[in-house]
Amino acid sequence: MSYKIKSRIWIECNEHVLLGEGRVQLLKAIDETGSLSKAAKTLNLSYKKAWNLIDSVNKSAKKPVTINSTGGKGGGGAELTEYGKALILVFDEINQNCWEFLDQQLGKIEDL
Amino acid sequence: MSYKIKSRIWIECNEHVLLGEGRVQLLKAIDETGSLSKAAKTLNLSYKKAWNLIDSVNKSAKKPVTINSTGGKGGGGAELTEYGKALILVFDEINQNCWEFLDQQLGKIEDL
DNA sequence: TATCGTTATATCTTTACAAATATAACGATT
DNA sequence: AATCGTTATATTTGTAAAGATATAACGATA
Repeated sequence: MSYKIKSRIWIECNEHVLLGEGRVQLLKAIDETGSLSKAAKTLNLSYKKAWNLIDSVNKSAKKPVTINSTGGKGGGGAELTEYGKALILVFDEINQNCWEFLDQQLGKIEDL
Repeated sequence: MSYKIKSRIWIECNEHVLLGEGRVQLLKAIDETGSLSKAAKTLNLSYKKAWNLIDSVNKSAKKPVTINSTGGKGGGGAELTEYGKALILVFDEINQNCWEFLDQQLGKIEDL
């Protein structure tokens, strides 16, 4: 069996984590469901954890990533800003590029 | 303050972790001290944890990474094999290349 | 065969983090 | 003003990882 190089990347701002793979996944689920609680449910994580993540995302980012509304029709909801949508697209792109880059480097290990 | 992209890479073999930053640091300390217990002490981690790490490294690698000797003059010791030395060199090289690659990608986020 | 400092291993304790639970606040709609 | 499903928040409980402690095994040396 041969070696594999794995990686995790994340974006920080002011020493605080803004985006990682888990947060991106959560943002995508919010985009699909229109609600933080539904997004948490589909990802099988507690509402509290999901809320903490989104709170941290919005506190770390330079511009709002989600708009959360409380009360009103349907009880409220959450949706991504245009900035948020752009962020997850770029994150995925960089992450994929990183994987491809690391795959290229794999030979250096197997040839030892 | 501006964004930063951070990363962790690690090498796996058969779904088991072979090398990560912590393990590389430990291997370097073994190389410098000639002993697993001394290496653990300098890195401020318990001997048990250090031993578990090295055990996992050697079980995951295709060829031995350290030679551990018990008993004898000085009580024994641990040293890196040539393969182990080569591995940590290559790991550091790939890791640094990855950082540089990610730094190049940073503009895509800042320009949003 | 007694000594030494190391590797090897088991067991218990503590602690930090995740999970579960409960409840308050919100505001458009009726 | 009563209702609804959501966001927001505090408090408690459970669990797994980390840490501490203890001890066995090892083998060259003297």
